[in-house]
Amino acid sequence: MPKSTNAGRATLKEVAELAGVSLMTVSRAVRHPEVLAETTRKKVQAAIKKLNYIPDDAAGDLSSRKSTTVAVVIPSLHFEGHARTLDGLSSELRKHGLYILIADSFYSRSEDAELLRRILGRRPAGLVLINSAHSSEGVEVLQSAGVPVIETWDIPANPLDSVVGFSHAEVGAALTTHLIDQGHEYITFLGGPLDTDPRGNERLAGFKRTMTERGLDASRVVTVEQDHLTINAGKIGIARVLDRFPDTTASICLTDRVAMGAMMECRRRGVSVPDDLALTGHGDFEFSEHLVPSLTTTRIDAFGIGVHAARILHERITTNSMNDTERHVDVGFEVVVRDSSQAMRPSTRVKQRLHD
Amino acid sequence: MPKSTNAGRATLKEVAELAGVSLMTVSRAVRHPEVLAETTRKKVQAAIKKLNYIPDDAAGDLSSRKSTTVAVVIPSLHFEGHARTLDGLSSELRKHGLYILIADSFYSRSEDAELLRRILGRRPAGLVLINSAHSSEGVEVLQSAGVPVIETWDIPANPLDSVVGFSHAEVGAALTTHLIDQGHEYITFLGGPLDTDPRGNERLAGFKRTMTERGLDASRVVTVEQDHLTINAGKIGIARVLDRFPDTTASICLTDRVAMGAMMECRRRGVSVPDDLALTGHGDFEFSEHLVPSLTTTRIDAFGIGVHAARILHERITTNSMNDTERHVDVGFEVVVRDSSQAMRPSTRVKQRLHD
DNA sequence: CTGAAAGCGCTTACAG
DNA sequence: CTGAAAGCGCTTACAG
Repeated sequence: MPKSTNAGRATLKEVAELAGVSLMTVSRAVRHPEVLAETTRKKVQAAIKKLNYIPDDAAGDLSSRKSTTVAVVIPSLHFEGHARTLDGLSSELRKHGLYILIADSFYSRSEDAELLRRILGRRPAGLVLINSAHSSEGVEVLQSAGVPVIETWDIPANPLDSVVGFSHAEVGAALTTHLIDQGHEYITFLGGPLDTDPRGNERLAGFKRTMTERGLDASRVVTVEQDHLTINAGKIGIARVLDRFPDTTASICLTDRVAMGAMMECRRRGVSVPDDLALTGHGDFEFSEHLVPSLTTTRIDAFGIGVHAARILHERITTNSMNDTERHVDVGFEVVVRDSSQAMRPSTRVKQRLHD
Repeated sequence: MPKSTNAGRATLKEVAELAGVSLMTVSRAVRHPEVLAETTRKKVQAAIKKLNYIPDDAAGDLSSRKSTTVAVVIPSLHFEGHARTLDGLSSELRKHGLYILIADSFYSRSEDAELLRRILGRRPAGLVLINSAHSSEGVEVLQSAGVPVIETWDIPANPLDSVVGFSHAEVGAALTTHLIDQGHEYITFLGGPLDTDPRGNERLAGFKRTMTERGLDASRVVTVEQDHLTINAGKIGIARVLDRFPDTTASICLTDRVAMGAMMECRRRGVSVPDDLALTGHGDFEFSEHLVPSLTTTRIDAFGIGVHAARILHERITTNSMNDTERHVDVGFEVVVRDSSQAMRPSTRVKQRLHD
């Protein structure tokens, strides 16, 4: 039996033969044992056990024209929030007998349509997108997918279909407001490459909008070219902030990783956080509350995003309706104020500025 | 077309009809276009494009008796090393057109056989286990799975099949040796619940063995009851270490998370690391090198474990042989010495002890 | 309560 | 270079 994946695996037919019943009866013994006569059921179950029979779900799906698989498109698991969403998704989906198929990262934008096609070749019952930036060809593929598509971790301006996320612009605005309320005026935004990160850009937009509304200088922005926003990017970035905007009293870091790097670099340079420089992050990573000083950040219910997405998916798959299920869920976020952004002490530096 | 997952999706047959050829010709156009006459090929490709045809891989698998799916059994993605292994696995498997099916965490040990059976129902070409602790029933299921099984992140005493991992006992021994070589004698091991973590136990065993070999007290062990070894567990744990073994000059923490918690708690208490207390972790998390002081730890090539496992799997699937492929790979680890365990200064405390 | 027929979407192996 | 037949492992829908 070379090449056969089914090597050694018992089939419905073999069980039926051993038990001396028809295929249908075995099928029923597996799925609706209660409809069988007890004697029959026992006979069949014994055969199943003896042969170690495990039904082939893919064959079942094909035959019954349904799908027990959900595809998750995720760029990488480098970000712990995304991993937690996957956990949430998985823990909820398994209740409904749905499996998760991973369609990982797009290395290049141009590849994404091809990868989406490949994953659709598995006939998933639905698609969950963790990162929703797609080429126009990718969008086309998704739109003609014929199955529910759920975008997460964002509230896109033009949703493809269902959405479970939060507003990144609001995140940027909320952190900025918090810092301004703490008495800061010279706030610098520390981010990554603007062209490849729509969500980071949204947070930046929230920062700019708020600064402008409050009559402050919204142009204080520093970026680090690294694609992955690592802790190291934060170290480099904060050095640049201190260099280009030495009067900065608070810096909004794109993520907690970046903020941690910034904090460590500050320590090395003898810049005191938050007295000399207040810092905020985004994402509430596990380490954030444990840093000294603990990090002010925004908390997202990452696991909940997964659970929510799973529920919407299940609802839409079973009812197969485009009806008024809550198809757009804003899970919101929470600003977690910690020591890294405590109210400034009334130092001379600040006072001077207030009278500039 | 209610309930049909295939809603709207074109099928081989429809393409064939539109193109005016047989099913086989369409099948060839998809898989071996080069064997077709150019006119035919173009005609078919036009039809494929027009109908937006995407072949159903599951049907193809069924028909050709092969599998393009690999199941990954992973407890949760809470540990970044495991997530990186998944990334490595995925990036390598996709080269061979293999998809990853996630079989997540066993909530209870008793469930594991059932979950393994369920995942085998998808007829995966192979199984990758990230966490290899299984009930005896689970082991039975795996042994009769009929497909390659790869255990990772460990070198079990009784491997089920293939293995890609490293020795946790050696990790424990290496860190202990390092600390002893730095002049430490009063070393305390800080770990988690011993009964649910075989790997942690192995590291502990390595610690004990080494301490004993060097004529030191191997009984200095403190545990925290938490199941998940969080940063917080480290905080609690180090307090306990300081309380129960106040003469400790170095502590081996089960993971980098635990070590980070320990470090933060030390800072809070005014215990200087490494001067008053040296600290080591395990896993080389992203934050570890950025802590102040930077954390001594062991580095594992997590991504590489995934790549390796994928290669073995692919090799075994395609050759379908149990031959002398390297079926047991020890990827080793590296002790990364950083500031948290620098050589002790010749303080009086130590000298006194040396003459105890 | 149980079964024989037809078919899910595709591929293998064989013809021509 | 192209096609008709049989079948992968299962389920649906219909009989009895």
